[in-house]
Amino acid sequence: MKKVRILAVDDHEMTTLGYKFILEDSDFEGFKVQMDTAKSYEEATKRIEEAAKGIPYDILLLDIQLSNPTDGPAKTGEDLGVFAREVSPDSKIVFMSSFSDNYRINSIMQAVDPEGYMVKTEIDQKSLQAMVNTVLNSPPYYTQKALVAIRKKMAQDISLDENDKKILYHLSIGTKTKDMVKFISLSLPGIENRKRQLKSLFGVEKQNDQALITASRNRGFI
Amino acid sequence: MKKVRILAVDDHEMTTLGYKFILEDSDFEGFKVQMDTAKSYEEATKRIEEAAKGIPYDILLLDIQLSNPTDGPAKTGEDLGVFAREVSPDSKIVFMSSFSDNYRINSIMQAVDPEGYMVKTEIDQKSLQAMVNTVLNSPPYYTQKALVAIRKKMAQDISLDENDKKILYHLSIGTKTKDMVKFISLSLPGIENRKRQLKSLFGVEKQNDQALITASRNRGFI
DNA sequence: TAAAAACCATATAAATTCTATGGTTTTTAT
DNA sequence: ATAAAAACCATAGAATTTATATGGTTTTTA
Repeated sequence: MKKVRILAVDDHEMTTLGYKFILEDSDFEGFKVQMDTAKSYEEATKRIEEAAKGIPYDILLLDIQLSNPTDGPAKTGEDLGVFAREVSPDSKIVFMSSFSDNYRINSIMQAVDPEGYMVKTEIDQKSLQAMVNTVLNSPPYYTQKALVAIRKKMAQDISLDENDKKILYHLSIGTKTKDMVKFISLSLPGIENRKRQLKSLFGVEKQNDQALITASRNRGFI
Repeated sequence: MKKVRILAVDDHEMTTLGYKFILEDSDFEGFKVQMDTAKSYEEATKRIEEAAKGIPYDILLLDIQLSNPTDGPAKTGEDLGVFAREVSPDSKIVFMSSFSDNYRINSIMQAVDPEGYMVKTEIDQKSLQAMVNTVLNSPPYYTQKALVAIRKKMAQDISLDENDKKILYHLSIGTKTKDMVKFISLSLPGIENRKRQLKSLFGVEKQNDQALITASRNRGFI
């Protein structure tokens, strides 16, 4: 019988083992699943590269949060996804994430455009099996919470440029406005002015930054 | 038993009758479906308005193509959706469309933000029932072909302004460049210049309009 | 093979957005 | 409570972008 090879990457071994037991024991039409696992960015890149030289993985299941043994720049599952698209373009990529926030999903949809996105609280035996079938036959597969974020994004036409997005992001992580000049190539009044414009755009004129953050979150930007 | 009231709008009576027979005969958990039908924009608005005065419809199933008996400006299902959001904000709206093209789906997602979108070739008994349950309990519900268009849109960051979109739209329906000045508030060289920019943006420099149309379609703009 | 449309280039005008600067108000920490 | 920090606001001028007007060349179409 045909074999579908899957690599599951998660720094919690229990999680990948769960996927492995469920999917290797499942009855699919016309194939069996054989699953490898990896616990770190480094291990995962190695396996993906190795496989790509011969028969690439059919599916990659990637967690977003990954522990980083080396002390270089922290690598996330998103980076792993970008890497995998490069070296193993025929593999389907599915994110298995604890995050259902808009910022994360938007970012991953743009950087990786995965064949699937599952929010972990929504994963069970049935949805895992459905995901494998859908991803192989007619992607994409998104769980309900991912769809909600995606819908929010689609419903709204406002397009922000890179600087706007950076400002909102830094606001959301608590960066002080006067410190943003270090990260954004604009003058301080330039940043202030854009914040004013954003507030006006979101209908929270004359309010403080918290109102802007809330509005941005509601609209799916952060 | 609780009743879920649905209005199905389609100018082909057979279609709405199909929905009616399937859903009124289905066993749902905790409710029964009762379906009304309408064949035109006018009939639909009347029914929606009427119902909204008392108990609004729980779900509206809207076709996009509607025949127009009166000879005023042609009204589409999209217009009907916008109208329904206005007068019956608690009703869930689901589009049942023959169109799976990106332009249509994008446009409807922005103008109406429906709780569901089904491409007609993908509708069957099972998906109809799933749609009703999902839309009532945890929207949204999109069929696979709709998801493909949505994914395409999400994956790409290029943001075009209104004029760009109008130019692409008019190109796609065959409007001559020199005639576009009638529809777009730009000078002819302005339009030409934007077309050049779009071609460059999509990587089809020095090619003709057909290449630009193809590229736009691939990227989900038209 | 004319005529029409598309395409291109450039000078100038208009609009937008930035910076620099200096001030006022609000928030924060002691 | 109050001093310091940060946020907020306004304006003049510089820089950038994008539009128009105009006139020409190439390609498409009837």
